[in-house]
Amino acid sequence: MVTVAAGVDNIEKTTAGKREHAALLRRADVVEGAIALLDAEGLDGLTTRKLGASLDVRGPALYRHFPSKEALLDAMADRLLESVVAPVPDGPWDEQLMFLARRLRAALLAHRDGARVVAGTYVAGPNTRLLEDALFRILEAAGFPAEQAGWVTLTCGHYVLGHTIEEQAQARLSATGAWTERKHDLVRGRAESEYARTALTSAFDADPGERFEFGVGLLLDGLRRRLLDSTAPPPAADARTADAPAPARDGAPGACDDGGDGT
Amino acid sequence: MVTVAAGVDNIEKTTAGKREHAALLRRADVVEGAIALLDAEGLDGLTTRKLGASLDVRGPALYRHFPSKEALLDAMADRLLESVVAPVPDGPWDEQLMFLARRLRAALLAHRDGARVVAGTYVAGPNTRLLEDALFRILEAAGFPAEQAGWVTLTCGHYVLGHTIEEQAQARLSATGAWTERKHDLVRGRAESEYARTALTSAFDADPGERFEFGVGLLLDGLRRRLLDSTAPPPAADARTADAPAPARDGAPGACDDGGDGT
DNA sequence: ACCTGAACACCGTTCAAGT
DNA sequence: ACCTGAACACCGTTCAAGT
Repeated sequence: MVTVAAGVDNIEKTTAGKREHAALLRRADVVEGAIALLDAEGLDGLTTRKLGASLDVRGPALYRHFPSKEALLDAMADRLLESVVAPVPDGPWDEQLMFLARRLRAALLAHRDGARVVAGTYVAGPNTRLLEDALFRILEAAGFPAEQAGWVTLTCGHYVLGHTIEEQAQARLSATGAWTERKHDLVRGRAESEYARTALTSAFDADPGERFEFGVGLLLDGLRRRLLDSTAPPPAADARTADAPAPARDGAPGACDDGGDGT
Repeated sequence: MVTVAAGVDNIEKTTAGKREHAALLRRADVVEGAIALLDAEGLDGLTTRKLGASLDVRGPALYRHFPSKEALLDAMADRLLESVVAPVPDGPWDEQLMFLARRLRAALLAHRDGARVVAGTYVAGPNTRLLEDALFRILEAAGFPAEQAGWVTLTCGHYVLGHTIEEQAQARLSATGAWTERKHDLVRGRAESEYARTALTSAFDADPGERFEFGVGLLLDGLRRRLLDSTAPPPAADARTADAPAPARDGAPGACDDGGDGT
């Protein structure tokens, strides 16, 4: 048999659901393929060998575009935020913040394990930057001092991330069928407290989206209060009640002289 | 200062990091050794082979006590919460919540990658349960309806988790020396906006502990408002202003009939 | 009853060699 | 210039066999 004929045969047979062979693999294709593989296999199933195969290439070829798998994950993280940076409709600042929070959650939920992919990486990609810019514009227009804006965006971002990580963890357990059992474990043996049982079932049976609205709503309440306090006329004498346990140092937070770097 | 529940340290062992050979490896020893190895190597360096070696045993021996590495990680997650369940001092409910939030953060930060270990697992261990009980007691005494208590604890928990995950991610980058470079990337090219530059540097140079207080403070503001609204006398006629974009359905959240699942 | 040795089916990454 | 083949140093997990 002739070797040329055999080679052609092999190429034709192996192109089922894969890329047209050898179109000079580009960086963006790798990221796109990685996200597709993420949806198919999950973060734990995302390997360089499988990703290579899905792009009709061998694993080591990926190292032409990324120095390590971690660098690829960073690029994926920024790519996942792409849909968040579309223009935000006009409106009150708190509605705009809620709007962006919803969009961020939706973007993280749009792909399997999306929250975990974004979580570790201190992303510095273009979409991350655009999202920050949008948030800062909203906060500046609202009247927040610049010294507080970064604190606000980090707080909101951390909440959204924590919520979606747990939401997708529950989704992962549900897919395995282990969720109903785990939920049963969490509520079992709570006979001593009607309050605890009601609290747990009410939380676990609720729509995650509604719980998310509740959580962001709490943060927005706090932000509205901060804004009112700072724009209010100077309080007369002793208006400073000992009502709150001093969550922050009264005014806008400033840079501290020491970068604490605990173990 | 946080009263750390010490005294759980094994008295007999702790030679040069390894156990005295062959003392019939117990389940608790495995968890303890795993956490020690976590501190030494990080979550990615925590392997069954290394853990076995640190316990003077071969890797497969661990499967006598845990059906999988994931089950071991679940046990570790609950173990990490051990120091959180000590009694909470008397005081106003919001100070007690802040106290528990601080203790949870401290517990997660106490071991390398602690937040990531706890994040994925929907823990159902004894310490998790005790922590929930403590939170429910505080919320019940404060006057929160049982239907809302689970929502509140989840919201606070998600924020603490998101914050500490990012805090430890930054610590990981700092250890590699990549943090200063990454921080530079994040602030670079922001010449067009003084506001953005101030916001970013003010956030990244700040003490993470102070940013944490700020974030929990926002949540507590929202909770105080919810509590005042629900215990206030019925509003006269049209007191319901269109001030907020309806973050939650007015009263206590209940199970909803539809699970919205936008793309 | 408790643990080991050896094996299975994988990983991320490197690098000389091919085309 | 771009990719492969083969290899290195690992993984989690299984299971017959040892003691």
